[in-house]
Amino acid sequence: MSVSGPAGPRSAVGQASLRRTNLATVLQAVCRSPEPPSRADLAGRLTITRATAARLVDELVAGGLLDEVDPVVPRRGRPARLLLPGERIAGLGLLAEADRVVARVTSLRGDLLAHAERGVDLVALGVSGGLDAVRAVAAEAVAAVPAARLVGAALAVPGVVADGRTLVRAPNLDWSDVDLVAALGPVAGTGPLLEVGNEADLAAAAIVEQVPGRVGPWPDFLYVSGRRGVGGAVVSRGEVVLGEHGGAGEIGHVCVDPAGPPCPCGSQGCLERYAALEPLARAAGVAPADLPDVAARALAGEASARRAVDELAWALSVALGSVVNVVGISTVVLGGHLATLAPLLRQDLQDRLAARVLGARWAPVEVHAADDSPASPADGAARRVLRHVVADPGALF
Amino acid sequence: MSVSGPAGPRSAVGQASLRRTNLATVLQAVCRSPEPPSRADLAGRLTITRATAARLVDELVAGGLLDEVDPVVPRRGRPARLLLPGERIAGLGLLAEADRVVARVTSLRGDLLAHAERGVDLVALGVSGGLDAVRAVAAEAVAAVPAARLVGAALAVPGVVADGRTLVRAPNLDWSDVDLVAALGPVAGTGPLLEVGNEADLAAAAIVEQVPGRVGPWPDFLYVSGRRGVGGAVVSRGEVVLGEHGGAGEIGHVCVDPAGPPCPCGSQGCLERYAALEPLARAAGVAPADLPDVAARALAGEASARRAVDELAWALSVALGSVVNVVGISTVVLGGHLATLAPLLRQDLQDRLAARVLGARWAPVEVHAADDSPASPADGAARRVLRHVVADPGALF
DNA sequence: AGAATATGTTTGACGGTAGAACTTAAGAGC
DNA sequence: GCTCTTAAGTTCTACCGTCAAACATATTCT
Repeated sequence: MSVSGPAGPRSAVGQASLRRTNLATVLQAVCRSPEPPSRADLAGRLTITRATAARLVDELVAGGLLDEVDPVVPRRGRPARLLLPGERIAGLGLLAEADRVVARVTSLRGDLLAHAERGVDLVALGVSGGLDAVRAVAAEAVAAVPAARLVGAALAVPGVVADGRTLVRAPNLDWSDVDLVAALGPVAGTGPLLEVGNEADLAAAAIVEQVPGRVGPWPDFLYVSGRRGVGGAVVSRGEVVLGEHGGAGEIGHVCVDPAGPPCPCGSQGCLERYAALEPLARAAGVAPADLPDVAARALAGEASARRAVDELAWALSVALGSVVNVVGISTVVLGGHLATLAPLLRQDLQDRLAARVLGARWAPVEVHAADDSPASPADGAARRVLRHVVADPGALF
Repeated sequence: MSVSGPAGPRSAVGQASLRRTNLATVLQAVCRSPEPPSRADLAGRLTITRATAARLVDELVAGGLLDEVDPVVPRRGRPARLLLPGERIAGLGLLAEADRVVARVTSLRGDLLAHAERGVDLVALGVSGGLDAVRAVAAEAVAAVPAARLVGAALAVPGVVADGRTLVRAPNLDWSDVDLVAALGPVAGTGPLLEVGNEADLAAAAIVEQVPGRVGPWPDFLYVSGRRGVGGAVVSRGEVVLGEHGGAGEIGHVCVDPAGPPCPCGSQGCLERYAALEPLARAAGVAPADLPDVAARALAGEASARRAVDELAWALSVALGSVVNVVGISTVVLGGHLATLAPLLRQDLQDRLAARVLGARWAPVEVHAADDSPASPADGAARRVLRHVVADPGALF
């Protein structure tokens, strides 16, 4: 048995809780499985009897959390009834950014069921009007999938979120100290928000689990995403690290040079001053919108572009080297415009990190590019909703 | 129910596991309780029936994991039989440093039962001779408490430990790539080591739980300990963060200034180059052994001492500011010689961090001094052993 | 001494999983 | 086309742990 920490359960468990736990275990096993398993498969993997596996599966099927399908490839013996995560169970993920609102409905099976998007100026609209826009886009997405059973909604915002509900400060939105769960209220028939999260944290959550309940190739990584600013997240053991109050992951404000350029955050020489879109484009001598050009120009050998990429790699290596030394995670995933530049950066950054990271000799730092999209935070938010289902399907009965 | 992550149990649980879980829950509740609880107290707190609580308690008492004591203050009603963690259940904590070996036996109740120490030159002795010394000191401590039931041993070393057993590199010991669990073998009748850990990580573990199973005032903190080098640990939700391979917590090698003095680690401007004993003493113009003088001199207004403390506060603020922004933990605990200087540093460091930390406005960073001793890592190692007991007491039956 | 009060114990009921025998539905071989 | 083999799923009983409620016990308060 693994040693779990001192944060043990505050209350003991009876048989009811045992069944609930096992329902979750079975659902998780189905979600995790790359191929749809049968009841007998589950019994074998979870070391329970076929009788018990069948009992639990039947209950999940009755609740719509699992779907039964017939096998396609014939085999000897009685054919199995294969199990898939319920395709009608779905979560609503919302994203509010400065210039647009996105709503996405994702099924427990990992399929995108609906997408709605609207360009709006949330700065001009303010909190009240902005949340009206969020409600409207959410309703649009939900209306597109009347058959889905929505189990909840979560919202991604570009700012620091405390305790999973209060937006403390979103510089680009110019919103501050809003309890978004209370302010938004029930959303499109899914009840109040289950969670409010930072944009980058939720984008990272979408990378962790491409499919609900199935952790992808990187259970531990540092996510660094560049856009207007530089956001990030620390993912450890398949979990986004939120910190004491939810303010973790601000990799953009790791100090690269204490004598560096001043940052609006009040500090000096933050990574964001080197890696955000605007300083980067300026260093390369292009307009921010033309950033993809930098890659081409650098490859073509243009000096200013090459210098800009070099300095970016340097700044990233100083900041990430420090972070890797502290959190002991040796996979870095670049997102946003940093993903665009990743082909140019990767090798250089890895080499620099090898020199800066204490444990690089036996655990070399690997740099990867995320295939994230502008809608990733919304997907991550939807994934967060479905996480509740996978963690405790019994709550839906 | 709280949402646990996707790292769910690989196998479902039956009633046997249910009982085992509940045994752990009861023992944890007793350990956590500041006052010894009765069976009825436990039933109330854990929301189980008195019948079940009694059943579980009886089993733990029979196994020696709980002791019964009579209440001292009389109360109305039938007097309760109060429960304490078993005083004869004990863990052996070992510490191997460059110039000495320490062994400490700690009871489940948190009492120090035995201490043995020997000054030896582990660099000169090498791995084989050094481990002989460790075995000898361990035997000495164990012999002092014949009544104790030792449930295992753990070892703290001043270096990077991978996967809880292999010492990858200990600069001050000049040991490398040793599987210490295999190399040390069974220790003083307690069987092979349950765990090998980094010195600073284990010192932090001792701070987390002053008493086994009871998390102290800081469930989340950054530990920074200065001595020959600068070690550290990240503690999150009562757990020391080990990282992917066990190499986390190297706060000493966070970059303070990319143009700073070169560090033996191969990087430049690491925190260790500012905050370790030797550079600090040199900056203050004293011999390393006279460091406590620096505090007195700085208080007396001596310029070089004041400058040294100022620069230390600056370097710590740059490094810790970055770390706090990433891990979202707003308590810093200083150990080693940094604890000695804490009275001078505290306010200045807090003020500087307030300016550097993004979330400082709603979650101010607090700096504290640890009351750690040179033997703390050994205590932490012993605590680690007892953790296994608290996590799964059923394993001892 | 008796009432009040709270702890701890006993008893039977309930619920969930384990184990083993049984049923079902296919392919394989003749 | 029949039987044999294989494997999935189902049924039934046994076992075990917790729950609920009544009971016994040991003290203080009146």
